[in-house]
Amino acid sequence: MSFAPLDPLLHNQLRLAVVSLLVGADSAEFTFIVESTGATRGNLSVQITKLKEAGYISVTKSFRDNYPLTTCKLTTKGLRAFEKYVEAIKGYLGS
Amino acid sequence: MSFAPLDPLLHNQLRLAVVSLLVGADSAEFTFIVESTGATRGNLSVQITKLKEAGYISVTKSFRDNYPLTTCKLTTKGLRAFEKYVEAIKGYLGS
DNA sequence: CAATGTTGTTTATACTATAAACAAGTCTAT
DNA sequence: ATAGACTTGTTTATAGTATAAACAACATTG
Repeated sequence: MSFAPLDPLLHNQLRLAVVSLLVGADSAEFTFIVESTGATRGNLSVQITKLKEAGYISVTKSFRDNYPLTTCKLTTKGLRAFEKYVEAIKGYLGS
Repeated sequence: MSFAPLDPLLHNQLRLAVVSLLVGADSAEFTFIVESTGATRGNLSVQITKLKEAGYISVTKSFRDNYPLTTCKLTTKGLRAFEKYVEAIKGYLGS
């Protein structure tokens, strides 16, 4: 029963979902994340930017079939932060 | 990999800590919660009120040794919400 | 009775989350 | 070739949230 602080960047439904996806997926496209999470593109764009600025993910912009393609990848820092968050929140969830 | 919605009332560090405490403690005093969580009294007061208004906890005000004594207790509704939250967030935390 | 302490609430403010509005380009059909 | 609809993503306006400082009401202590 410790109540360790919860990384505010990860303690957000959409950002946590994004990172969670990336933990198991190695990389994911913007539209795939929109579909997987049900988020709006606007909201996702904002949260992607925050995760990127924190160094939790890297973002690659390219084109595919002439359309913009944004690809996200978890960084080592992001993975570590996620693992720490998981351990921390477990302390809140009881047995 | 479902990303079920996370009850916004519980998806907050302090409120989650309060409910988590109460799950294992049957009832807890205001000052005990302040000490256990490290929260300020002001913040705790606000969050207690929110949990109470949601029907997640009940709050009893009395006196002990002439001083105000605020005691919190988890309701059935609060317990159910917590259990649901735990299941939901597990979907974000991976294996 | 003045000063300090206890318990909790109100409220001011900064921060955050979210979706609507926008931008920049592409495709389709006429 | 141009209008209109579509795709992909960003900016921004606004409502909502979190937090601690200020406050209130009373008790104790000296």
